[in-house]
Amino acid sequence: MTRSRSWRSEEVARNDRALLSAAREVLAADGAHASVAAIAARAGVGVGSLYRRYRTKQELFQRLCLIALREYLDAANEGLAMDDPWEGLIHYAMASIRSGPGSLAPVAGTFDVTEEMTELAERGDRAVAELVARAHMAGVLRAEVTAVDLELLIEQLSKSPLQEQLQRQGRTELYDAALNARERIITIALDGLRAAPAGVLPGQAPGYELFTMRWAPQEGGAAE
Amino acid sequence: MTRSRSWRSEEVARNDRALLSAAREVLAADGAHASVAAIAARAGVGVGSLYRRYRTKQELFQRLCLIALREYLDAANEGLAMDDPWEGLIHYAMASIRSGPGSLAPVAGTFDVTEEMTELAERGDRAVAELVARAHMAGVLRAEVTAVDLELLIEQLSKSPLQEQLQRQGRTELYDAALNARERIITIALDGLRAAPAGVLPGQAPGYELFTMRWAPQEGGAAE
DNA sequence: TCAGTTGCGGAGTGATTCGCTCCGCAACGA
DNA sequence: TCGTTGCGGAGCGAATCACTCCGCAACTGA
Repeated sequence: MTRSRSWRSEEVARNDRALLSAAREVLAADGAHASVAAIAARAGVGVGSLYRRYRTKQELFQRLCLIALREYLDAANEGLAMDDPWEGLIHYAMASIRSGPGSLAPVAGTFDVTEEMTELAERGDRAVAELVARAHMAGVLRAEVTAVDLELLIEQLSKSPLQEQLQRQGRTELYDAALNARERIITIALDGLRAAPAGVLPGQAPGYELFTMRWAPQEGGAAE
Repeated sequence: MTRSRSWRSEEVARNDRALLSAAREVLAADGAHASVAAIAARAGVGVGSLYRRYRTKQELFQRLCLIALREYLDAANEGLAMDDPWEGLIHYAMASIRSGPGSLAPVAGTFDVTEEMTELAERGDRAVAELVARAHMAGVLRAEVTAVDLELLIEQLSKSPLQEQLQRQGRTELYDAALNARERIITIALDGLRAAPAGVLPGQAPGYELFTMRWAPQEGGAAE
């Protein structure tokens, strides 16, 4: 394909970046059934190049997960660094929705979780808990909302069914409109977190196991 | 399997209902890659029984889509029948999230759309537009929110990534907790629709083509 | 009691798609 | 010009797909 200019390490690094971002896109679009061929094609490289850098599909996903966890932690810390509790919370939520582990959910349980990953996740969870506590203290966050509510809401907003389908059908001309529409929806949904005279939330606060459960290695097999 | 009691038409009808609800569940869980074997297994019948009732996989999905569209229209009309504009809107949204065409999005474009389906969709869209207009008139709905915003938000909330994964991993013991957590998230997100002193929505209102686009038959094939 | 009928479950089938390997080749340095 | 390096993608065995077909159980009429 594009073979020109200088070479060696430069193109290697570029291919690696292209592979990672392509993997994230394809994973978001095709879910658990994302194929290595699709990832390589979207990155504009051959499958051979993919397998030279990652020995297996799982290894690529593992690396992807690590990166997402780092971004997740960074987003939370950036939010904590902001003065306004509400702005900080929303900053974290927005960043997490865009790059978060939400799109990785389909492959959760298909590879081993390294110690580094669990540690990053725990540090992130602590930061988010602090973010939530601070917002509660300031009275800007709806009183009943817990950190798990927030995380699950973020996960719910992470996927973009509209954009996925647009991409699958190749309707690139509507992509900008879809992006805009998504921003609006996210804004609406996150505004529901504000402290307001609205009604109460149904049921009781969910436990953390709903969030940690999925990363346990899967042995049982099919459902039913 | 369960073969007892009286018989004939009774069991036939029961199997049909089981098939339809199983198809919806599997479609929601596995997306576009839902297999007939999985649907039949979840319904507790053999694949033979499935193919005796529906000549092809597409025919089953078509029927499923028709039913969802009917429920969609019914939900909108029920909402219009309620006196309180806000209550009516939320009633529609809740019902549509639960049974709506959102979970059918993955298979959109894979089968022909009958006239009956387009007519039902149009009548539903008109009813929703009226629902939105009424809520705006009463001043209970955030001013900038359009019918498309509402529909897209509903679609976003239709999927339940958490429950999907729970089901895939066979963790039935957490199912109730996940259901409860989902109710909370939906309540939060829908509360963002309320007229409130919150900020403005980003960008401009999305056009209807974002919603109708997907049902066009797909000829191009893969993306990129 | 016993053919005849009906709808059932699921093994079997060819086609397709998967993750992954391997090889010929193009772009460099010397 | 030759050796080296990393590339793209054809090809492979395994797995999975939508769909067919058949032996059998549950029921009916005589």
